[in-house]
Parts: sequence; structure tokens; C-alpha cells
Amino acid sequence: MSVRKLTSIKDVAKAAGVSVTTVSRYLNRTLDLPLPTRTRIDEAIKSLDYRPNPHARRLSRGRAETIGLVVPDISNPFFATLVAAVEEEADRRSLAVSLHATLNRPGREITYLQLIEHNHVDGLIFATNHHDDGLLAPLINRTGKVVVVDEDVPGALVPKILCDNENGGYLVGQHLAANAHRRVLFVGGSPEMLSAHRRRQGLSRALNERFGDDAELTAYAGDYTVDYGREAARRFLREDRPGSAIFASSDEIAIGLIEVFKETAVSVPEDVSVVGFDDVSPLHLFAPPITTVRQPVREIGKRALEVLLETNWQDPGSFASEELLPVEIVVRNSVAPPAKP
Amino acid sequence: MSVRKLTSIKDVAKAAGVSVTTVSRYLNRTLDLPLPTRTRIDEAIKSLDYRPNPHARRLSRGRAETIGLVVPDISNPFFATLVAAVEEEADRRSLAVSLHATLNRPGREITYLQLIEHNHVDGLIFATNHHDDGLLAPLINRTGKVVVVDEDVPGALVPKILCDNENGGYLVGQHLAANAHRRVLFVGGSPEMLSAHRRRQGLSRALNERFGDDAELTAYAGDYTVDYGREAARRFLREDRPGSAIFASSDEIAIGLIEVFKETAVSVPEDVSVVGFDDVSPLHLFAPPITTVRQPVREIGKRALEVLLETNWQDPGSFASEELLPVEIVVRNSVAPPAKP
DNA sequence: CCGGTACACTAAATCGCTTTACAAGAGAGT
DNA sequence: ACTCTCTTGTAAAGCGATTTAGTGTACCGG
Repeated sequence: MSVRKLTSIKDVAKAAGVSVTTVSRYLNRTLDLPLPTRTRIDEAIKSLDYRPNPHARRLSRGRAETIGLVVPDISNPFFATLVAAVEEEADRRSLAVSLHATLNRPGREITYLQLIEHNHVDGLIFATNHHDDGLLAPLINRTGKVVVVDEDVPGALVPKILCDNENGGYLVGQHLAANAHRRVLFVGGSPEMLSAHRRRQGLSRALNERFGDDAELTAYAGDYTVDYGREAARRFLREDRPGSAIFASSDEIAIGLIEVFKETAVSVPEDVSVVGFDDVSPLHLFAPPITTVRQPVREIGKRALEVLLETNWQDPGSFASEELLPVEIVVRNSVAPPAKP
Repeated sequence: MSVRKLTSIKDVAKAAGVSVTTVSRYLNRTLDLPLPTRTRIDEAIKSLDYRPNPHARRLSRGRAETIGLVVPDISNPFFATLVAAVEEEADRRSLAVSLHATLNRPGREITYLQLIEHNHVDGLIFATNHHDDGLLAPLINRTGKVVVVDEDVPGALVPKILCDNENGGYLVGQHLAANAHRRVLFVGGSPEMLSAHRRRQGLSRALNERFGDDAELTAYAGDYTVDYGREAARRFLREDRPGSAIFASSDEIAIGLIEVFKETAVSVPEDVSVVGFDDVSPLHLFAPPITTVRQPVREIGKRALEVLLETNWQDPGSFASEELLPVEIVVRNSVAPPAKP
């Protein structure tokens, strides 16, 4: 509270009767000292309650000991879980996490990417949820030290940690096919988004395996939000139900769908089957419990930090990679065979 | 990627033909310059793509332009929303947010509080979810620049932003009383926690107003978690249902209760009524939709940052305060009159 | 007695910015 | 003509670490 000056390395050096250099090097283990000297320094540190000034250290070393985390929206349960996983892992390694939400404000992603260039953070874990308009990839390639998670940024030559979207779609397709759904509506992001594209492809593959050319796949594209789920549900009803089952490409969308179906007395799964994606909300308590694909969210976060720290960023080109983490389908009660198949 | 050196203020000064001081003071608006000089500097900055090195700035100013945010668990929807609100508000003010989760690891809260003492951050927004064992309050008082949110830390003489827990409990009590529930189980935190204490008091007040001495209030105490909700539900059944209604002091607890009731075929609200607290999960889609008390989570986060920045921390003692934000009850479908009142 | 090798340290530059204190010149008032 | 006050700057000392390039002493083998 008072403006007492904090103890600096200089005070420690004086108290221990050595030079500042010695203390610094001892602390950074670049100098072996004989026991007596060591003890003197240790005691000085303890009695003065010395702790290195992080800003000075960062300026001097040119590193921030901080990693940046950019996500679309923290309050979304999916990203909240991702953030939690990254923070936990960073804390284990004594790194601070600087958190940034883009909230779909254009230009924000770019602003945050520039944090790296100016040494604000040592690296960035980056999640977007919309299609790159062409600015992101070059910037990412220029700045480096970025790990892309959850949604691909095409053209970015950096490590990417994604879930196995194709297989997720395929598992849903199989489950729907097993329940005799031949006509399916896919509600997801625009096809330029790799996640949406792959999920849809997996879905399509499974449906075709079962029904061949008789499979009918319709798609609506929009945001991964509750709002868009509502909109999609209304459109689905307005357009006379282009499908006996709906595969929502996120739980949020599924929640929106279900809200509207509830209001309009369309019952799930009797009138229409619904499957979600992510499994981060308490879908098992819904009426009915919602079948969904579980993403290994925490794994994604953890792995992203590992990769960020393990990658040798000196050797550009060496590190463009894509790691696919496995998904699983969690079957609950929102899928039933259609009334008239 | 390459080790190109970033442009520093020195380069700008040289390019503009002025001194470093001039550039710095111009940028920090402590110096008015005539248009021509201004233009030269602006152009130098633009053409060199200069951006101040944050570490140098922080070292020099002794401020971090960063605020710390300490919460028990980020993946919990309540805290996720709080984090989102704080981040949003901080971003508006060009402050970075350094995020830390305690995850109930003992000692972590203290570690993070010390971030302030060593200038790591300029201030801290602090949320705990368990009873202080006596170490926290003195440390908070010593470090200052802390705003306590959500849960009280008794003895901490700093601003506190809480919700109106007593009224929350009262509203629930009224609603339950109106549905003829005379015997109520309160499942919440230990009574040493102010939130639990006040909610329970409000509940008790409403019940007494209606039933006088006939009101029967039982209490279970534990964590605000789904796990504890499950445990409480099992105990409730084992102990022969000490109440026709349960007031869960968080949505998480309510979710745990409902899970177990679902498994054991105890139906809500026919067999037992349930009310939650927080309203951050999609409780409206549950079966049945859960009645709960809505906390103004985002408001709490936003207000906390405002208070953190507006408080005059030079004048200790002046700022111990408690701000209560209003709550409202969201009536849905999980309360019905008891079978045998 | 000399050169070499460890050992135990250190002086001083550096990181990039802020800030205090001061200065030179121009105009203004008396 | 002389002092005063602006205006428009500047030099240099921090901030608190890290790090490079040494230094002085002691011992040791030949």
C-alpha cells in the first residue's frame, strides 16, 4: 500500500557481499558457487523477501514468460473449457496466460496476433470460429509461434490441433443411418470452414454407405451459436422439414433448435431427431437427453500448449502439421427412427 | 521469425530528427508539439511500423497495464461468464488480463495474490469459493488493490462486489412458501461462507413469515459442484427426505441433484421440488425446466473492474465497501406443491 | 620459478522506455 | 533595453534485471 520500494537484486547482492552478477547468475543457474556463498545469497533472499521483478527480467531476456490465448468467446462452454485446460497446463509450467476474446469483432484477431510480434507474449494459441477472409494466414505465417486449434485457418503453415471432424460426422451418419434416417439436415458453419466441411463429409460418407444415391443431405450454414440454431429451426419448419433428422454442428446450435422445437411443440425425437457436437453442456439432463459427439476439449488445450512449447520455431516450414484428436459419439435419447421413413 | 531487430523508439527519433525524449513525451501526451514535428514523428512511426516495447514501458513506469483475475475454476459456467465480462471490460480499456485458476489447490490463492506485490499486475479481481482459513484476509489487506467478487472474504478491507444473496434466498423462500412447502432442505456451502449464510437466512425469513415456527429448514453443506449435488441427493434419499423442496445454492448442485433423481426415478417436481441459483446453464431446456435465481454475473465482472480502476488505493481504509447487485427469480417448472403438505 | 588451469567472482554494457531537470530562442510587456 | 514567459525541445539518469568478456588468486606439475 505504502510506496515502500521493493527489494531488488542489488539489495540482495549487497546483503550477501557479492556482486549483482553473481546473484543473477546463481539464480539462473549459470554459475556454480561454493556452499558458503550460496548460503549467504539464499539467506539474503529469504530475509529480504526478494523476488525478481518480472518486467525487468522480461525486458532483459526479451521473453515474456507469458502465452497468449485468443478465442472467439470465453463464456461459450466449449471455449471456457479450452481456456481452463490451457491455463492449467501453463500454470504447471509457470507461464502466465494472457486472455483475449475476439467476440467476432473484425480486426481483433489481427490485433491479437500482433501481440507476438512485439514480444508481448512468447506464443499464441489461436482459435477462430469463422472463415478467414485472407488476412489471417499470411499474418500467422509472418509472426510464427502460433498454434491453431479447433478450427483450421487454411494456408497457415503452423501446427494445428483439431479434432477428427470427419470421423465425428461419420459416427453421426452411422448412428442416424442405423435409425433409418435417409434424409438428413446438416446445420453448421459455412463450407469454407474446414470443421463444417469435414463433418458434413463424414456424415455424407456414412449416409451413402447405407443408402447410396438415395441419401438426401441438405445443409444450412451459419454461426455456431444458439441464435443461429433458433433461426435454423424456424427455417427447417418453414421449408417443410428437409430431413427426418438434424445434425447440428455444435451443441449451441442444437440448444437453439431444441428451444424452438419446444415452443412449437415439435417433439424430439418423435417428430425429428437431433444430434449435437462438442458435449460440453449438460445435455444429458435435457428433455430428451441429447445425443452428441464428444470433443476432447481439454486434450486439445493441453496438447496445443505442449506443441507451442516443443516446436522448434527457428526452422520455419518444419512445423506445419495437423494433429487430429479422436472424438466419440455419446448416444442418448434424441434419435429415434422416423415416423415415415 | 528471423531475428530481425524490432524498431525501437531510438530509430523513430533518428528518423524524425528529434530526440528520444521528444518522441516518448509526444506519445505519452506530456508534450505539445507543433504540427510539422508531429507529422514527422507520425510518419516515422508509420513507416518503421514502430510499436513501443511493452516490457520496457512496464519496467520504466512500474506498472503492468495488466490486471489479474483469480477464480476457482474457469470451466464452471458461472466463472466462465465472469471471466468473459472482465476480459471484455479490460479490453475496452486496453488492459491485458492475466488469468489464474486456483482449482482448489491450497496455497494457490496466496501465490496469486502475491502477483500484485511484485508488480506483476496492477490489481486483482479475486473470487474464491471456500471459507478463508484465516490467511487470505490479512494478505489482501497488506497488498491492497484487490476487489473481492462473488464470495465474501471476511475481514478483507477492500471493495466487494457481491449479489444480493439474502434477497435471492428470500425470493426462493417466498416462491416455495407460495407453493405450500413448509419443510425445505437447503443445500449450499458451509455457513461460514457469507453467500451460503445469507441465502439461507433469506430463505428462512420467507419461510418464517409464512409458516412461523412450523417452518422446518434443514441444511446440508458442501462444495458448489455437481459432485456435491449428487452426494446431497443420495443423502437426501437416505435420510428419508427431510423436505418437500430443495433449494440448491448453485446450478451445479442442482444439476447433481437432478442427475441422481433421474437415475432413481424420483420425479421433479412431483416428488420433490428443486430450485437452483445462478442461472448460467441452459436450465430452461432441462426436464423439467429448472427454476433458479439469476445472478447478474456480467454486471459483477464489469463493476469489479470499474471499482478496481476507480478506487483511490492511496487512502487505505477509505475503500472497504460492499456493493450488492440485485438478483431475480426465474420461475420455470421445477416447483409444484408437495403431494402431502 | 614459470606457465597453465581452475576457481570464484565481477564490471559494465544492454534491453527500450519514461521522466526530471534544464536550455536556447522568440516574443511580449514595461 | 531588460526581464519574463512561452515554446520547443534535449541530456541523462533511472527502472531491475541479464549477459559478455574478463580479472585476480591459488595451486600444481615440471
